[in-house]
Amino acid sequence: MEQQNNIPSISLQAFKRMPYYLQYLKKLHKEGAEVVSAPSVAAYFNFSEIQVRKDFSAISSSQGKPKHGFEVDMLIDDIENILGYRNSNEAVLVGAGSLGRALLLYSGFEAYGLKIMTAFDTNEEIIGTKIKGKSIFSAEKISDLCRRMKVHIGIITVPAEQAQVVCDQLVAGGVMAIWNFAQIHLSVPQNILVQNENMAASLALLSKHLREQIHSGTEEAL
Amino acid sequence: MEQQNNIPSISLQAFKRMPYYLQYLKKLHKEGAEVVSAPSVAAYFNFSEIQVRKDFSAISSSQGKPKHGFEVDMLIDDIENILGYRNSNEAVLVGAGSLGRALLLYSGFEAYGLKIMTAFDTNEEIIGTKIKGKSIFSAEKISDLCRRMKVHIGIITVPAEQAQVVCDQLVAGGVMAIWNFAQIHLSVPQNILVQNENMAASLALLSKHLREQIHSGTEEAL
DNA sequence: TAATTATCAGTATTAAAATATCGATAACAA
DNA sequence: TTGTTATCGATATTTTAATACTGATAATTA
Repeated sequence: MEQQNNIPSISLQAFKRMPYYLQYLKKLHKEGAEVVSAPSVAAYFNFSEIQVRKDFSAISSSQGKPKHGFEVDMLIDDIENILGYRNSNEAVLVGAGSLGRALLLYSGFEAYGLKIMTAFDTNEEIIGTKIKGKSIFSAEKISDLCRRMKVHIGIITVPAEQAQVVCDQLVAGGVMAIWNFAQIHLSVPQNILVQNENMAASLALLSKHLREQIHSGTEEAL
Repeated sequence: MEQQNNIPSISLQAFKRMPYYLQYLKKLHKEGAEVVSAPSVAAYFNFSEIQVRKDFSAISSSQGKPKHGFEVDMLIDDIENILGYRNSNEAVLVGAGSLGRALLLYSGFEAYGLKIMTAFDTNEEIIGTKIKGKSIFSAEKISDLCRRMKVHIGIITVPAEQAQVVCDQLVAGGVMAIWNFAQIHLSVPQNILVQNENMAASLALLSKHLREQIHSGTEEAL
């Protein structure tokens, strides 16, 4: 797969760090800072200075200046570009249960360019109702409505057992990228992206840390 | 840092794959399967056969058998052990806004050993009310209550500007692991773990994929 | 019982990411 | 004006994760 002309080559890991840089750079910008150096950013995030410089040079259209650093507003511009916060993406959500409901109510996504248009569910009781102004339709209509609305992002918040069926319907409806909150692997055609929000892994990491802390506190060796 | 005796050495990436394996293995178990081979698991997940075998051998107490594979129930056991689903972890949540509310309502975490005990907020209107049986206290009481309840996990779902303050209060209350949904870097003492739920990065990856799809469709080269 | 085969385990290689090294340069101070 | 310094960019090294290779082994078949 070739390099897209407007999307510079950048490692996946670096890409994931970008939202954090952006948040900090915006804060600096608000405080009136015009330039920022890699070492100072690194200190803030507990990253290595080299990593930050590499990350910046990977996305920056301009160069940094010795002894000064990088221009804050240029960086903000470049990162927003990379992250695609400029172009708003429309999405549908399937599964208006507790988690889905939560995401519908959450207003934070629009800042990142995501607009949830409508939701789907199988529960007769909530079909036809609205959450935050978004209508809830019967899950049967997924493919049809996605196609008509030309929506290309689907958010899956149904229980694991139903996730694959829902996924297939979304794909049939022309969805090209899926944000999957269900704890199950989804099979999709080649060119469809499944982005798994692996909350179980996060929880397990928290739990692992606690165990390690407790063990290192009580027992000493062995 | 030395190796904990009860936690085998395993790469971070492999650890994160474990919840997915677990879900699939449980499904197989329910269907009556007693053994499973690395190649078949790999086919299901579109992973490489070697990766799966490596992952299994990293966590498995028993060995696989040539021509047969691994024992399903042994694997389930080992993975649940690794992930810490056995020992239930108690947590508090700070920020009962839209996202926090959602997480409080979401019942899925208990399956992973996480039990949200109470929540905190600064909004006078909701302090004293309950969500899903969980009382909402004033944020002023975070440190005090965490200490008294001996809770070691804190979930942060407040706006970015307030996250660091909340984090400090949690740490002061004896919290040792933080699940951070705010889009901001948190500074903590050395032995405290911050697990960032980086939803902005997920969204950005979806958006990037869409752009690439669209570009590869319309333009051809350059 | 011997040959075949699917799978395993262990070691080696490759790829990706993070980190280190080093010379260059713009700003600042003497 | 000249030296010092903080930072930069480019290249090299190390570390970590993923993949490939090879010989061994338990089950199956001839």
